[in-house]
Amino acid sequence: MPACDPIGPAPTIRRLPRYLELLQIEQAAGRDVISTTTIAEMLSQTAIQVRKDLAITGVTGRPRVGYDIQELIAAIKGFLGWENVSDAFLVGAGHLGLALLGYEGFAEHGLQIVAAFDVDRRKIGAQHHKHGIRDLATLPALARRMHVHIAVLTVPRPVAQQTADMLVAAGIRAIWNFADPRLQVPEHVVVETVQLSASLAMLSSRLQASLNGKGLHP
Amino acid sequence: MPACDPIGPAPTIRRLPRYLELLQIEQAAGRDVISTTTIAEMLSQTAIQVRKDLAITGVTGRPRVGYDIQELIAAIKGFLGWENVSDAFLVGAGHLGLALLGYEGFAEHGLQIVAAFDVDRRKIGAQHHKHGIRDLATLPALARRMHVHIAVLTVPRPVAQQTADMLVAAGIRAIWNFADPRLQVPEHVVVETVQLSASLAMLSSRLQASLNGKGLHP
DNA sequence: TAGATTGTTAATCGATTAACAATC
DNA sequence: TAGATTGTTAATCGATTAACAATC
Repeated sequence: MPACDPIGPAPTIRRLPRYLELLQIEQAAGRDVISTTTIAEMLSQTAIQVRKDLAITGVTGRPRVGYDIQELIAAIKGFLGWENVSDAFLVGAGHLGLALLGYEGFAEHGLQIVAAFDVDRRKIGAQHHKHGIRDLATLPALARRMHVHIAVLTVPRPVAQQTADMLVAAGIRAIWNFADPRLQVPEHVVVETVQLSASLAMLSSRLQASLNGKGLHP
Repeated sequence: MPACDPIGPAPTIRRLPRYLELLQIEQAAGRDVISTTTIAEMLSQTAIQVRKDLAITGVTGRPRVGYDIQELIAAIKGFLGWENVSDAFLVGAGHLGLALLGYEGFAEHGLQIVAAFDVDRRKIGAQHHKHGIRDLATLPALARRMHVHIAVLTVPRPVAQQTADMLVAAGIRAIWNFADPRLQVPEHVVVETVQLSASLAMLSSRLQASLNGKGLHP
């Protein structure tokens, strides 16, 4: 039995937050329905792709009219599990960790960081963005007490695997991994890895192609 | 004439940094050659994919032996334009911007942030991670003087487009965009967008599938 | 030599795009 | 009604995987 049967194509799932955001803006502007043509135009995509993407939510539109915005918003939130904000732990209070701690926008995306942890005695106890940094050793007990099963992992790479092992042992079921792309976890745990270096590789290679192709000097 | 003729498949380019890192570790360990079988095993991929990926660098291996590590490292760096570190400007000294400013590892990935900018008078002049925050108005002159053509955009979303327009006018040719996925730029400018919400959508949806499928309680 | 490994060519797989009947 | 829009089914495109001859 595989850990996570994908409920839909990854590219589609990755586009859902953009649809959600647009729909919320349109709803706030007082609109009730919207067509895939309109959505596509606003997001610089094709209408066909929008329709295919929205289909995985199960919502059906009405020909000549479009989709009910409220219904779509509810369906996308439901699909992503963003109807209720989930509590999460931040593990690793370095530069990146504290930046994520300070970002208030995650609540819009179903995530609320409720506590931050580190092993560094100099950091433990300090306040950052309304959160006290706690001793990592206290995480397991707190995870069980607060029923938290999501962790944001922003520790240094050399300790990433051992920290992840500890999180899994503490009952964590999902790790948003900024620490190490090689992370290994048991089947029942979900890992989503963010690799900034991959994104940077895309930027660099295309910039180089652009500069070489057209020349830097006018 | 399209702006950036892709030099290779995006998935391949995104995997190159992982190969590069592994190769550098192996080189430091004193190895001279490596086979795709070995690489694949260490990165939990298939050997065939590794071979296909490495092929875009133009390096050829020797049957029964493998690839020359030093040659591969040079070829990947060359392909990505990471042989020499490129100077970059950080635009937007918020939480995320300062975190990126504090991260020392980008030099490994061909990027060096040499100055940081903001429009907020309370931030301008302050020191963060050895960098003074400068007035954004001074960017165009400095970009020309220092020949910088990469910007890391970490401003608030509402001002992202107008800031990008300004960067383009200042001669910036590549934008690493953390600010707004809808950014529009002229053809000769490369944009690479990092969308944390897309990654979060992957995590959430798979966690939900995992919890629903197998049950949270044992 | 024998056998592991490369590199190329073909097959498969999955996502995007196109075509078009159904429908309000 | 006419025509815009949906939703499904087919075609295309691109990446991954497989097969296999070449080679050191």
